[in-house]
Amino acid sequence: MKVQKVSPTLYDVAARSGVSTATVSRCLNFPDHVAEPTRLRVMKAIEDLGYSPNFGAKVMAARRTNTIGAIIPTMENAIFARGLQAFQDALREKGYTLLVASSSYRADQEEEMIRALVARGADGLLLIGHERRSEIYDFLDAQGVPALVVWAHDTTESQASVGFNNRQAMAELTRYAISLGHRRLALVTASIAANDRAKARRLGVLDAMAEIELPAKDLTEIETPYGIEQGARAFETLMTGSTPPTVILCGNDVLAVGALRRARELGIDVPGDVSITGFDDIELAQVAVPALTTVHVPHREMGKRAAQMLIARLRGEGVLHTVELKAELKVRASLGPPPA
Amino acid sequence: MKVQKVSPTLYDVAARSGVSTATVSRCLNFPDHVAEPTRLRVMKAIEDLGYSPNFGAKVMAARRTNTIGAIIPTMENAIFARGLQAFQDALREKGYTLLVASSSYRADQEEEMIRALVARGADGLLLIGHERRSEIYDFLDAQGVPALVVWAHDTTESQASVGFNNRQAMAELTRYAISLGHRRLALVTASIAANDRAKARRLGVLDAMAEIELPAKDLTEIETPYGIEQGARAFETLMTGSTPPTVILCGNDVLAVGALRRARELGIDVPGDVSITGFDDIELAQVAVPALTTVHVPHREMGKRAAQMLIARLRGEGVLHTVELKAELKVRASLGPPPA
DNA sequence: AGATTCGTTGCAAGCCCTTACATTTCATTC
DNA sequence: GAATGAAATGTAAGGGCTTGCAACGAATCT
Repeated sequence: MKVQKVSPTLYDVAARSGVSTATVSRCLNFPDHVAEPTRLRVMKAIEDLGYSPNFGAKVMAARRTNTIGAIIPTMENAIFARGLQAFQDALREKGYTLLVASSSYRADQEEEMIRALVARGADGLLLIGHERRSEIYDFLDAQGVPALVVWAHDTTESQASVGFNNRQAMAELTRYAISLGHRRLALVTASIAANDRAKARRLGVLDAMAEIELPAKDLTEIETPYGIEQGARAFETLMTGSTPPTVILCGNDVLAVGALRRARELGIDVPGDVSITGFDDIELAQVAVPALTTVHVPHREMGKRAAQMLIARLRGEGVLHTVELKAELKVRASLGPPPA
Repeated sequence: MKVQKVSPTLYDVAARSGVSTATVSRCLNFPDHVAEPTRLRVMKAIEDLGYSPNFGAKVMAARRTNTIGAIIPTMENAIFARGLQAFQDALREKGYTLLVASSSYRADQEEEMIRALVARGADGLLLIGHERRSEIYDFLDAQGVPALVVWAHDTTESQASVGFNNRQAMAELTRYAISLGHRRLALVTASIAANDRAKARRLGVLDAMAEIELPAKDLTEIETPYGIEQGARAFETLMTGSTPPTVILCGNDVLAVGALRRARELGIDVPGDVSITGFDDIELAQVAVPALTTVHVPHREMGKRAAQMLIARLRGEGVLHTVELKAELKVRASLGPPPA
């Protein structure tokens, strides 16, 4: 007959080591508040019993989970992975655990995941971009869950963020393309709705065009869902139009890589016949042929800083504030002067 | 003066709607066990109060978290992302939440993360590959946490798994290369230690060679850490040796893409001068130039099946058993006959 | 010597749900 | 109209940990 296995509790440990449960708890959470010999005795008992604290009880008593949630638009590609990995590493160091969920670039799903993570006791949240219904922020506020926005920097937003200026970076890239002589520009962007990064990048293009008084209507725009294939289709549509552009600015590297691929398939030379640029500087960008001109996003730095700030806030050692990082132009082979 | 905000509890809801806490709890967990009018009244109270259940208390009382943990070697690239996304989608549907951690391909970190996830109350675990210390399995067993292995299929292992036969798939790929006339083979593999997939793939190569009585020592092998740059270096080393191979079999797509890149940089034609193959069939493989011949891993199917089985097990509606999926050869441009 | 401080440790009150079991309600049936 | 049983609801016992406060002895100060 098998004996029903019951995990040992704090009481068991306390009994075995001849101290109170309070002392055992302190051994685990504030080792330096306990005298050395006592601690050793308790640790021995913990070891002997194979004790491991009950998560639920701990959460309930401490009113915190040491868990931080992050909701990213997608796990399917590396755009968010690197930043998230850095975020997680920094969290782990401080004893926090990261819980990741993805929203598939859908606002409704994002809301659902935010609520789900809060319901699971996330002490804090990491969100991508500012744009979401204000009710969500109210909800987080009411629940007392601090949220930090990354991947965007916008001083007009009240939500604290660690990010870079998407608009400015895209303007810089566009300006550079213009300086090479390009005048017929096209933009292939991910869906603008509920994506303030995409929106900002688009405005950046227009900013740069305005500087040389190119009217906004001279910009051919295609809005498309996320994906390599979508980028390829957008490229084809643009190049088979009546007045194909000389440079195609893509809202992100994934779309750009799709465009590059279709260019090759169609025998269109890049950058000889048309230039293509991306945004993000994920691994794909360097591996692509030709190497992709893009904007380097400081993923790791962003993840690390976000973790530090969020933890400081949770520990009451600081507040969330907005930090701007620099996104840097990476000029590679895919961008050249327009064809003569 | 600001009033200290305290979240409403089940008692508040019960009081406001004139029922007991038990009824409120049932409204939330078993709606159909409660009479319609009562339920409506309770729901209204929940709404009015902005009540949301306390995670810790819930976990403690119910003795489960509805959370499943997954430990993957890395988040930095898409190899595991797609499968994980499918896994998560299937879990969400059934009301489970996924908690992801990464081990950086290190056994010690993996152990740490396994313990961390169990400590956080993961009801079940998803692990990549079979290889780990038996103490870990004992630990999981003692804690009563079921674990399912994916990305591998090995009937000699006792741990249940949903995966494919890495060895056989690699043998098939190698066999195909051999049938094209290749005799000078090279293998670029990720670190073999603590990676049974890499190990199995290597054996697959040897299997195919043995079939035509090519001695194992005729296989040039390079073991390297994970990464595009590492793949590139390995390629260079191989091709600058005294007898360069005619085909380079890479243990995964990332290494292969690195090799492709260096080939281009060195002006070596693929597959004219040398053929290159990968394994996994991630997005990179299709985008690479030339498109990469590889083995397609059924990521989505794997994630979905794993979720179903694990949930059935947790609900006591089934047990974990081993399922084999098919990994399929994807012949693309990077593999051709050896140079004349 | 008495007062004060400080480092340790113990006491015990929560924390907020779930659920086995008990009770009440109500529609049916005889 | 009583007996029956199912459905709806209530009662209350945990569940395992944290932490404010108190107690205590030892060390330090006056």
